[in-house]
Amino acid sequence: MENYRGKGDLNDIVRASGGGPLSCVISQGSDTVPTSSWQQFPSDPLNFSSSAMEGYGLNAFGDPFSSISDPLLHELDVAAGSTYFSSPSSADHRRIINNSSTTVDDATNFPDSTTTVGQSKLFEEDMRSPCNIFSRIQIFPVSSSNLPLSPCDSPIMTATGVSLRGIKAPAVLPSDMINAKTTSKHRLIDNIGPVQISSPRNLGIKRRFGKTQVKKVVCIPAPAAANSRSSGEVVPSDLWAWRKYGQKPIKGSPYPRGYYRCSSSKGCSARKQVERSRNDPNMLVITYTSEHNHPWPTQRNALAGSTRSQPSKTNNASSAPKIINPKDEELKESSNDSLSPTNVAAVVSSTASASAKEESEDMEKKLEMEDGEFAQGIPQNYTPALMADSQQAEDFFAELDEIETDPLNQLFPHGFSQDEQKEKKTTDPFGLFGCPGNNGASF
DNA sequence: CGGATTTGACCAGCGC
DNA sequence: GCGCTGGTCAAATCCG
Repeated sequence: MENYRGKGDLNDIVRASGGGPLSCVISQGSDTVPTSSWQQFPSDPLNFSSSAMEGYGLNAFGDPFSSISDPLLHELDVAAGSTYFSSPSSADHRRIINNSSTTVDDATNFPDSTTTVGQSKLFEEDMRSPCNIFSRIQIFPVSSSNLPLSPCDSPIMTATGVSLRGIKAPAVLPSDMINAKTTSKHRLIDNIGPVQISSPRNLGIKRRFGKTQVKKVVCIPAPAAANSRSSGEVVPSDLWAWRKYGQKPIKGSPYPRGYYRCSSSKGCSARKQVERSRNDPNMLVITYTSEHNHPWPTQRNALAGSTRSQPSKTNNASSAPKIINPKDEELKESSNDSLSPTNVAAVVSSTASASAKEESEDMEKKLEMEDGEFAQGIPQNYTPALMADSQQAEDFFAELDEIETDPLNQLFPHGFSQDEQKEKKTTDPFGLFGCPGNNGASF
């Protein structure tokens, strides 16, 4: 128990406050899903607030932000200004990306001393796509064999990622960097810094479930201990109610792994594992397996089994959307157990289904499309879930009806009613999630 | 009192 | 076959 410091809570959602950096890696995939993309983004590890998780959509894994525009881009654009996102030349950015994607043997691509520069450039490139929340996330296939190597342990994260306390520009790396099959990925990792080689033992999940599991790994900064029951462990919260059903010490890691099961609905097979990154104890690695078989709860308080780790104080200061100034981060540490809307670091959408090989293929196609779109700086199929314009929202959901497999269908299985839309608006008083110009399809 | 957490035991897959 | 390890179960305990 004493070394159990890896309790956390967060679906595929990874958010960062507008004021701070947050390293986030979201992995998705299976042994049969070699394609995906990953990105990184800044966030505020100190301002994770559960309240922020409320009222937003979820993807198949429970990601309420999977299709929501990134408030941070907007927010950071204003708050951070040129401090972190200025500078770069697109050429440099592309060079970095290209180098990274084509060959990562050259560790100099991500030398620690130049990492920040690269990040800034990368992020700046990413900023061209307004409200591109996905610009801050990393998505890559996670096979049973590589899962153990938590994204947080990855030097990529460390090198291009974000420091926990300081703001670093996020890095946006091309999908093929990850797509480059495991070999490429590992090469990348191997050449960037100390790497923990995953143990073959970690095929556990695969064997446990009898077949390839589509999993998603989310790496988030561990909020300061504030809302755990007795250990003072951090439990980032999200829309779903999770019930801890086990904890195991993990070999090779000083931190135990917590096992959580969705308690939002009986029979829901959604599970997640939460553990601390071995390399960076400040980071939580959350692995999601299986998916929710029920609509995401619109009101966490309505959940029958909200985790105890969700203090009611969530609705206090953190519930009110508020732009967090990076300088205020430290002051927020005492209440970082909840996620305020503006603290959202990133959103990751992914249709993960344990039985969906077809989905995997479909997703692969999507990702390929997105790669191209991101390359243009404008994700055409990226659609903010929360639209300021109701008409846009209607159109948007009209489209959703046509996309059965779209994660958003699970995010908003009932669509947005007027009230719901209204509610969304109220949760986004600053219009951070409104994304004019981005009316494309969902992610 | 209901629900969540803790924690030791049990089970199953994999490597040797 | 055995041991190791990860994942899950379930009783005890805690908390609001």
